[in-house]
Amino acid sequence: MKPETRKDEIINTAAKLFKEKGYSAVTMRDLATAMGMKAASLYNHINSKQDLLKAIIISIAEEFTNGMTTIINSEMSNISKLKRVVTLHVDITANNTNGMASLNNDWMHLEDQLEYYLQLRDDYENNFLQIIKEGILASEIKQSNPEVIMFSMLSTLRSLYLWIPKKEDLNANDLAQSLSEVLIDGINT
Amino acid sequence: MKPETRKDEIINTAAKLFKEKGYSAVTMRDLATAMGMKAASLYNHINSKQDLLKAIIISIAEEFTNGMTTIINSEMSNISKLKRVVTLHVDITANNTNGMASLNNDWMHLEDQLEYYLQLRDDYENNFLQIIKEGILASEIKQSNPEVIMFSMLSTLRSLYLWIPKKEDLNANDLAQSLSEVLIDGINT
DNA sequence: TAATTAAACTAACGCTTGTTAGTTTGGTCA
DNA sequence: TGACCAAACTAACAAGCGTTAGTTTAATTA
Repeated sequence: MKPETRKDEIINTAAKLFKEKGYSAVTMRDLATAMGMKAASLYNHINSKQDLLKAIIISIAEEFTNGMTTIINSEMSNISKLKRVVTLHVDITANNTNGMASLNNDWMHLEDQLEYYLQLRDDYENNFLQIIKEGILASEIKQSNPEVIMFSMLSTLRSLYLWIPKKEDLNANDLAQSLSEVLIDGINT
Repeated sequence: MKPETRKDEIINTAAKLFKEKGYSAVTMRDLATAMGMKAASLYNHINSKQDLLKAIIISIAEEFTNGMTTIINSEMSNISKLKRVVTLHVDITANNTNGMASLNNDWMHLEDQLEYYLQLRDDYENNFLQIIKEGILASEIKQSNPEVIMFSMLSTLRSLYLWIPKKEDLNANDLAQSLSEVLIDGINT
């Protein structure tokens, strides 16, 4: 654990405020107040408001991409891969709930990085769908509309950021386990 | 079908813009441009930007409340009630996807009506949870964490506004049917 | 002690925001 | 024709926005 720099503190505080009110509704003066300083002082550490959003969203998006790549390239059943996807979401979300809120709700306010973000998201969803389709072909998964299955799973996983902070008693492993039961074993053959 | 008033047109256009960029990022000048007029002219028809948000969100929230009340008071199995809840979401969302986006993402920008909205949402979730708990007691539903089940279902249903516009080929009945299979029959005994 | 540096500050900028006031336009009806 | 009215307009406002420039403070290092 390397110590948190002042810049990191600002990014994390920004993520918390973005979660509460959304990127556009948070002003640099709001952020400064939350940090106990004046707005102008923020610029000793950061370049712009837009850079904060980029720092929050892109790093998480790349975590998902890397995790998915590992899963896709692994040798296991498609059901096991889906369980790994559930764990991936639970783990990333549990350790950055505020950032996940920005990723879900404020990605459209990315400017320079918008195209890159959309590319990552698109690839991710295609990989996800591929696992489901192969699972159906291999008779591991019920013969049902693959896009409906992905939509349902992904909706739930993307909403985790809202739920995990309210249920601190559940640890990440237990939660991933419960979710897998509801989401995956439910669609199992 | 009563004819759409100019005010209704403005509200619907606002909902569309709010869906794309969020309430805070949409300016009255954006809205005016989309309507083909000047910002000041909007105020011949509406009172304030805030009133637009209220008009969009509260009416939908009350639709959900009314629908849930009917379901709760009906005489049917708990599984059937859950299927009715799925249909309720599909129907309301299918016929106002833009408004659903605001309800999901911009409710926190309600001012005077925030408390009322939160009350409706809280009651709705309590009723939802109650159906699941009674379904478990009656052995209609797997013995699993009721809150995880609700969270999973509700996450999916709340994300419908994103998905329905992309799948116009599916009609509401087919979609509700597919979703019920994935969401409910999956957790059936 | 003197020099350096990270991190705060004050003051201000040009621009955008939601909104108000008063005016003009063009169609409807007595 | 003349009165009326819905619905647009122009012009402007005070407040708030992100950001820059230059300065002060207090602790660390040479």
